[in-house]
Amino acid sequence: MSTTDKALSLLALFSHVCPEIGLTDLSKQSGFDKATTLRHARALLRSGLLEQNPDSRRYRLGAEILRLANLREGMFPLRTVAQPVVEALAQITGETVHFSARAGDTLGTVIAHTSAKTVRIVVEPGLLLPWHATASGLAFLSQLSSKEGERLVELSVASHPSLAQPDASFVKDAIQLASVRGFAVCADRLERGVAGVASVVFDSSGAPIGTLAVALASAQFDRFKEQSIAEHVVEATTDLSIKLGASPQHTAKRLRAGVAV
Amino acid sequence: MSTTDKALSLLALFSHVCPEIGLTDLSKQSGFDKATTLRHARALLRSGLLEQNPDSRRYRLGAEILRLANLREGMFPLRTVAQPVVEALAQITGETVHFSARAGDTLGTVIAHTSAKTVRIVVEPGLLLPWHATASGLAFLSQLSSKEGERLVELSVASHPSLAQPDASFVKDAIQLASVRGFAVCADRLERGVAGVASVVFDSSGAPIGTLAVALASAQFDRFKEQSIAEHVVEATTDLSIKLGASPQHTAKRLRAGVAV
DNA sequence: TAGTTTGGTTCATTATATGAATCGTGGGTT
DNA sequence: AACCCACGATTCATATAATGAACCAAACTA
Repeated sequence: MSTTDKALSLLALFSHVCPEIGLTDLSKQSGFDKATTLRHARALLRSGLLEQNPDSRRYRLGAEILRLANLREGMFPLRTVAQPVVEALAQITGETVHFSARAGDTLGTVIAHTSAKTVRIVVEPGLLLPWHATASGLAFLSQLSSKEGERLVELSVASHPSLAQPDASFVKDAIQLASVRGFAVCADRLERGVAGVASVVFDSSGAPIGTLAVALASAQFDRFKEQSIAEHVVEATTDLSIKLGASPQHTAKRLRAGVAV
Repeated sequence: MSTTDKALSLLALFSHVCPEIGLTDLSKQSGFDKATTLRHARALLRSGLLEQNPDSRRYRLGAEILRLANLREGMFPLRTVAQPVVEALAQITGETVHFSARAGDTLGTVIAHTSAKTVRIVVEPGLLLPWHATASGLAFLSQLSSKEGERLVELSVASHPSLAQPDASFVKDAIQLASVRGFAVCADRLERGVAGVASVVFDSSGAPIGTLAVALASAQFDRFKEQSIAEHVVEATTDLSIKLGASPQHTAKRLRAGVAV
């Protein structure tokens, strides 16, 4: 693990429940020495990736991130293109829909549209999804080599110690099923009571870049609903992939068996 | 300069004219050895801040940036709040308007709204603004200690070797004038033919966080226009600062003399 | 006012970053 | 089709930077 990796790992500590973190907490949560943490934080401060609340001196994500996001969106308008697709899928299914993208060794939610139902699943944008315990993660894994998939699952299991360890075969079976059906299903794993259906989005070079997922209360989830939601999810991912420049044939081939299994 | 600083400095090489960069170019532009550059790039790859075009193997800004941007926007909705203010200012003035935020030692454009005029100034979001050669930079400097201002100007001059060096007194005088008037004006510095009028935005703790600026063709710029645009810019920055939670009195005091000088 | 927590600093120790030389390969040219 | 060149990527001895236990000052708490 390089020095830069350590410094950048501080960024992963911020979340919607923890948007501002002091030096001591930063040090405790990251496991680094306080002096080391300070130096890392200062490097991130200099680059603008973090900034410091002038009152509390606590750290928060910096404005440079917004600039970089604009820059990226200008050249590769992932957000802009995915937003309407997410909304359309939310409209059709009436459930919470989120679009997540792979970033390095993690899968992070980029867009989330919460349903208006009484029992609603709230997905905060910016949420990191474990590879082995979400429909999105499992769907994505089905498009990777088993070697890389195993590496990611290992990382994911290690960084989510609170989750029940998956049976040796669960992940393998889920991936196998997903690669046959073109979508993955996952219920009561990351959180009890939540079920998800997800399928993979490809970019213009045919590489998997993210997932579209529908999340709903598992109490309201059954085989009939699975069937109908999966159809819409697969359709939406195909649509989004094509809008991102992927070839329709390729996308169809990757998600080949469709929902008719 | 720490290792992390070096690695993160690679991010600053990306721009709207250069959205994808290969290893060799990355190495040349950063001045690091190719092997070193590769290791830095790989660290950024692991964190998701960069990603690699699977076809060309060139590097581009990664999807993690979008996730972090959402996270930040959720806790401190700078973009969301500033967007309508930028648009209102663009509407009133009929000129190009941009909102830029300080990030570490740089000033970067977060939102840009291009005018619909025949002679239009196009500001790309993500553009880095030199402190010493833009209205935004000079306005912001007028709210910093002279020690910090000098440090930033030095950095800025060093990283924009193509710009004409400012006279010893130009920056000092411009800052002095800006601190009296509450807005800064800068014409034909960063680019010949472009004039700008900018004023500073404050956050809820009273610290300066960015600037609103109007950019127009310097050929269409005169003292009368300066007066009318400055009034609108100052009004817009006050409005935005208050929407961000700044106290009206404080903001007014900081921009005290208003436009009536 | 005494105690406790927080952000921040120091310096000897140790681990990591660095870059010249090198390799393999895919794209472009003749 | 054969060539070359430029590019991405790797190696390993060397040099440089990261590390953390102890320490300090200031702000908050009781």
